[in-house]
Amino acid sequence: MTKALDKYKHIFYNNFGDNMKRQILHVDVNNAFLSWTAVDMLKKGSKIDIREIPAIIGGDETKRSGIVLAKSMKAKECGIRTAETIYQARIKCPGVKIYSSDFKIYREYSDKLYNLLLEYTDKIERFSIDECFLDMTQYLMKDTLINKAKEISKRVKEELGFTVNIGVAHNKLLAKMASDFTKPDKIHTLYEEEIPTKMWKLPVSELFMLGKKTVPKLYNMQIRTIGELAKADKNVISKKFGKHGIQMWEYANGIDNSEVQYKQEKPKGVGNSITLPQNINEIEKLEEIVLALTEQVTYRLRRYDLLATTVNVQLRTKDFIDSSHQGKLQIATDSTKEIYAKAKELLNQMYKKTSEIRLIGVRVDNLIEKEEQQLSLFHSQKDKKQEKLDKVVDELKNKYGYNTITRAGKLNAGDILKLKDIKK
DNA sequence: TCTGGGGTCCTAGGACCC
DNA sequence: TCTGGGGTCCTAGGACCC
Repeated sequence: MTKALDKYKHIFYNNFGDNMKRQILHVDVNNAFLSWTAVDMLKKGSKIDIREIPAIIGGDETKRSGIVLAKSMKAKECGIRTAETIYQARIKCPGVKIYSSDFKIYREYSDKLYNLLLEYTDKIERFSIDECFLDMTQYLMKDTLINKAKEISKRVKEELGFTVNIGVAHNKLLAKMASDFTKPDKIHTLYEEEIPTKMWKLPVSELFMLGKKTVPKLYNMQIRTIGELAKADKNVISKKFGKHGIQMWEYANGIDNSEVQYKQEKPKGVGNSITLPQNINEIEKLEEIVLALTEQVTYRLRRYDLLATTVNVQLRTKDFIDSSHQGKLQIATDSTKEIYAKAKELLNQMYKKTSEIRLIGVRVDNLIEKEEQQLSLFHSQKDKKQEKLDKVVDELKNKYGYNTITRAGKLNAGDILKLKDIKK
C-alpha cells in the first residue's frame, strides 16, 4: 500500500459505520524470554517454574554482556528493570536466579505462536520476536473481536503453555498501547471513546516512541501526561520536534493510519556486532574480528538473496564513545572478500592508534534484490570464482552448522564469535 | 563483574550541480 | 572582488524500538 493511498485511508474509513473500522489485535507475550525459558525447562523435566520465583534472563557477565533481558514478576517486585546490569539486579535482589538466553528456543516458540495466530487471519505483522499485529477487519465485526481475543488467549495458554496480553482497537497504535496496560494474561480494549479515560491519564513516557531523551523536554514544557500532549498546540510541538513532534502529537490523540504489514519484507540492512571480552587496541586483531563479522553478515545477506551497496563499520571505545564510518561500493555485492575489503578500509580510516575498543560492528545497507543486479563488465571471471567459493562455504554451513567452517588465520576472532548466537 | 545486539527512521551538514 | 539558492546525494550521529 502506497503512502499516498494511506493518506486518504481515514476518509474512506470514516465514511463507513462503526463496523467498517479496522479491527486490530496486538498480541504481546508476557515476559517472553523468561516465560519461554520456563516452558522449555518444564518440558525438559524441571521441577521449578522460574516464573514463580525471583528470576531473570541475562547475558554473560564474563563476556561483559551482563544485562537483564527479561524478569519474572517476583524479580520485578524487587525493583529489577530490563536492560540494567545483572550486578545491579543482584544488589536489589540477592537471591535472584539467573538464566542465560537461547534465541533458538525463542524463535521456536515465536513460530508456534505465529502458526496458531494464522488460524485467525493471514494478515499478521510480526512486529518483533514476541509481538504480532493482526488485521481482523475482513473477518469479523466489532462485537465478536473481543471473543476472538479471548479464544486466542485461552488457546495460547492451554496449547503453548505461556500467557499473552492482547490489545483490541481500531488501529495499531491504540492496540499496542492497550496490550501494555496491566499484565499478565489480560485483554484490554482501547476504542476512540476510551482514549480520555484509559490513555490520557498515563505519564507521557508511556506513549509509544517517546524515549528518555524526549520526555524531559516535554516535562520542561509542563507536559507530563499523554492527555496534556494531546491537548497541546500541534504547531508548537511540531516546531520544537519536527516530524517526530507531529507523530507524537498524533499518537497522543490516538491517530495512526499505518497498515498491518503482513507481507514478509526483506530487511533494509543486515549487521552483526560484538562486545569484545577484553578491550583491544591492536589494529591487526580488530581486522581479524571485522573479517569474522563480515563473514556472518555476508552469509546472512546471501540467504536473503540480497546484495549490499554500502558498508558500515561501528566502533565503541572503552569509554562508550560510539563512532561509525560508511562507504559506498562500486557495484552491489554479497561477496565476503569485497565487503571485507571495504570494511577493512573503513576500520583503518577511523581507528585511532591509542583507542581501546570495546565493541565492533559491521553492517551493510541499501540492499537490492540479487535478480536486479545489473550485468556489468566489472563482473569478471575472477568474481565468479569468488562467488562459487562463497556458495560452497554457505552450503557447508547450512548443512553442518554455522561454525563448521573457519577461515585459516583468524582463530582468535573465530573463537570470540563462536560464543555468539548466529541469527538464522 | 557496570553498561547487549538486532534493527528502522530522521536530521544536519558538506559536496556538487545548475 | 562579490559570495544566491534550489535540488540531490552522501555521511555521521542520534533517537527509538524490542
